[in-house]
Order: sequence, then structure tokens, then C-alpha cells
Amino acid sequence: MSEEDQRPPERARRLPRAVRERQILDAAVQVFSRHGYHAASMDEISDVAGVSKPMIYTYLGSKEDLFGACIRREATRLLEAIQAGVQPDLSPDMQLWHGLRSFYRFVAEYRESWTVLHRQALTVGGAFAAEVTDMRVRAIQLVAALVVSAGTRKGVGEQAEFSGEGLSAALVGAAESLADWALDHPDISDGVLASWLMNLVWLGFNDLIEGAVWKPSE
Amino acid sequence: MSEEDQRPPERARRLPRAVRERQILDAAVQVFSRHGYHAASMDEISDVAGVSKPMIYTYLGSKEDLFGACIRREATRLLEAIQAGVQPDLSPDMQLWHGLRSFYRFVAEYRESWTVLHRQALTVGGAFAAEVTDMRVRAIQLVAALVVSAGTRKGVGEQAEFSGEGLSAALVGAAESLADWALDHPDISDGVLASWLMNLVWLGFNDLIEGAVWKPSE
DNA sequence: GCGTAAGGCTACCCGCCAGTAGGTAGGCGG
DNA sequence: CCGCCTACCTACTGGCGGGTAGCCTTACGC
Repeated sequence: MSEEDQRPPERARRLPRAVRERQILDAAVQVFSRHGYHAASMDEISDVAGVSKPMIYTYLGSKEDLFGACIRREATRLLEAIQAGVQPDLSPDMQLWHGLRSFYRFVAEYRESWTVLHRQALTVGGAFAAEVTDMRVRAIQLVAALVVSAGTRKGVGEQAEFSGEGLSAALVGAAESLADWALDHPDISDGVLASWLMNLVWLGFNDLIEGAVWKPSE
Repeated sequence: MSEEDQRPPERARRLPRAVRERQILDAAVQVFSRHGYHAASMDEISDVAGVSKPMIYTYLGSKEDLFGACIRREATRLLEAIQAGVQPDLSPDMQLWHGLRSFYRFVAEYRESWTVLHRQALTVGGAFAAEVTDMRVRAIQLVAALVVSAGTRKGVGEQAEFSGEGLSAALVGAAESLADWALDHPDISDGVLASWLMNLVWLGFNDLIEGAVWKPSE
């Protein structure tokens, strides 16, 4: 009308708090995943979120608080995604198979979430590292339980139990590493990734619990 | 003699440049491994090195330069340690075995070097990440060559070759992850660690190249 | 219409830290 | 004993970025 044609910037204004918090968290995950915790600046996050800096502080607290909120949200997402794919009444190998597929699907879809959790969270140290490590330990123990159950089911508990935690750590690491590799090869489907890993480790496990042992030939 | 007994601080003075550079690099690796690149301050590094800050700048340049020098030195050390243990005329599995043992011995002895290379270097981004990634890629391709050679030797090249790079990425990741786990379990020897991994992956590989394939049952 | 609370901003403060200017001290050739 | 070079230091600056004070503005109940 009599309004100056000077566009009042199209940025959506006066949104409810919950929406703003989501926007801020999304932006934070993006920026943290790109630069890491220390190199990420609150100014850039507020820019990406389309919100001024004080908003972040009033809604989500300090930089550490914000990072913690990111970690918690993404970790929850990841765990839920995995658990959604697993049916506990299946055989151990099928459980592992479905868990892996869900995992790779998640990583492909939310690569920034994965980057923040896997690469950045560990480097901050303190409470966050502990939190993420906890999640990782839970994953490892879950896998260890599968391994041991597969072992005892076949009657060969002892050896598998002894090295179970280490082997599970290795397996989880293998899965993570393959996930990173897959980030550079987006054309490989989650099913293929998961089946590679199953071929690699499960047949290995199979042989182990059949009593086969590799040792250095003199 | 007539000197004041006021101890002139015992800090060694007027050392040759090469020695100082070594001290500075040692200190830098230590501090970077504890805090990561961004959180590490040049003041702390100079403190730990027992040297004033301008020394670092005149000898090794900017903070980035210093970090780069650390990365290069530690990466070289690691690769040399591994290559020292491998004899290329052995069978693939024995080569892998010896390589793994050397790797775990190195990680146990120079845990700070390992931390800097594995955890911190990737988070800085840019040239360093590329440098470390390069080293990692070389390791992966080395392993992939072993896998493929083991495969073709048995006459089953195709399938192993196709997934070789991915599988090798998974294997390298498993080794790294087990190394991290071992940092919290220092009582496990490098031989045990390496043999766990051999049992996990080699028997799996063996089955693969015998033509066995795991797939979801129905 | 009018108080009031919640959404939102601009503009600032201040500590920390990478990087430097400019100086001192000890050895060595002459 | 004199110049000079190399080893080494104290003491500063400049800016970046986390965090905040204080103010405006829209919506909504009454």
C-alpha cells in the first residue's frame, strides 16, 4: 500500500519457540559437523539458523549446552533408527544384519549427524566424549551379547567370551569405518554395505565357534 | 665461586637448533594429543617444551606449520614402524599378521602419536586431514592388495576384487578401533590383539575366497 | 484501545591467544 | 677486547568470538 517497496526481509518472523529450537539445532549440527566444536562460531550458527545470537543463548544456553543438545538429539535419533530395524526374536546373525542395514541407512540420510557424533564429539573431551563413548559402549556390549549368544548356542563359550569385548570393539569399528568410506561412495546401497560386513565378520565368527583357530605358521 | 648461590634455573640453555626442534615437536604432540588442535595453546606448548614462544615461531613457523610438522613426523614414524615388521616374501596372512603386531606395538609405545594422528588430525580439516587420509588410504590399498592377491592366488578374483576396497576400509577401521580399545586395556599384548583380529577377519576372508557367501535367510 | 508478555534484535564488553617487536646474553673469530 | 652472530627472552598488540544489556515489536486477553 503506502508501504515503502523496500522489502521487509522475507525471513519468517515471530515463530513459536519449539520451531526456533529445531532450526537452531539443525544449524548447529550442520556447522559443528563442518568445523568441529572449537572452530565453529556462534555467529555462524546464528547466521545459518536465520536467528540472532541472543536467541540461541536464551533458548539453548551456552555453546557447550548447545553442543550437548546436538549430541543428545543425534545420538537418540541414531539409536532409535537402529532399534526400529531390529527384531529381538530373530537369530543373532539376522539381528546383526538388520541392525547394520538400519545403521547405514541412517548414516546415508543424516551424514551430518553422523559426522558430529563420530568425529567431533570425541575431540571435545569431558562430558560429551563420555556421553558418546557410553553410546558406543552400549553398542559394543550389544554386539558382544550377540556374539556370545551365538557362541554358547553352538556350545563353544569360553574362547568367544574371553575375547568377545575386544572383537566387538573391532566389529563396531569396522562398521563405523565402512560408514565413513561409504560417505565417499554414495552409490553403494545400505544393503550391500551391510552384506559386505556380514560376509567379512560373520563367516569369521562362524569359523571361530566351529573351533577353527588361525595362528602364525611358524 | 663468588657466584650467588641463587640457583640459575637448571633449564638447559643455548642448545643447538636440532635439539630444540625435537623438544618442541615432542611437547607439541603431547599437548595436541591432550586438547586437540584448536584448544591447544602455543603458550602451553612452549611451557611444556621449556622454551619461549618466539623460539617456536622462528624454528617451526605458525601454529598450522607446527601441527603439520607433528603430523608428518608421527605419520612417518608409524609407517616406518609397520614396514620394519613386514617381510614382503611371506604369505599374505603372515604379512598381515606382522603388520598388525607392529602397529599395535607402535600404538602402545607412542600413544600420543597415535591420538594425534587418529583423533585430532581429521578434525582440523584442510591439508592435514588430506595428508592423514592419504596415509590411511595407502594402508587400505596395501591391505586390499593383500586381499586380492590372496583371492587370485586361490582363483577367485572377481568377487573379492569388487568389494575389496570396502572390505579393506572395514578391516583398517577394525584395527584402529581395536587399538583405541586397547588403550584402555594396556595389559593385553600386541600379539594377542593381532591374533584376535586375524581370527576375526582372516578366517572370514578364507571362507569368502572358498566361495562361501552369507545372505539373509529368507 | 491498552497492558503485558513473549519473540526478536542491535550493539556492545572483555578475555584469551596467535603472532611480533625489540632487546639481552653468551660464544667465537680476529 | 671488539664486533657480530646465534640462541633466547619479556612484554606487548590486535582481533576474534563467547556472552550480555537493553530496547523494540507483534499478538492477544480484557
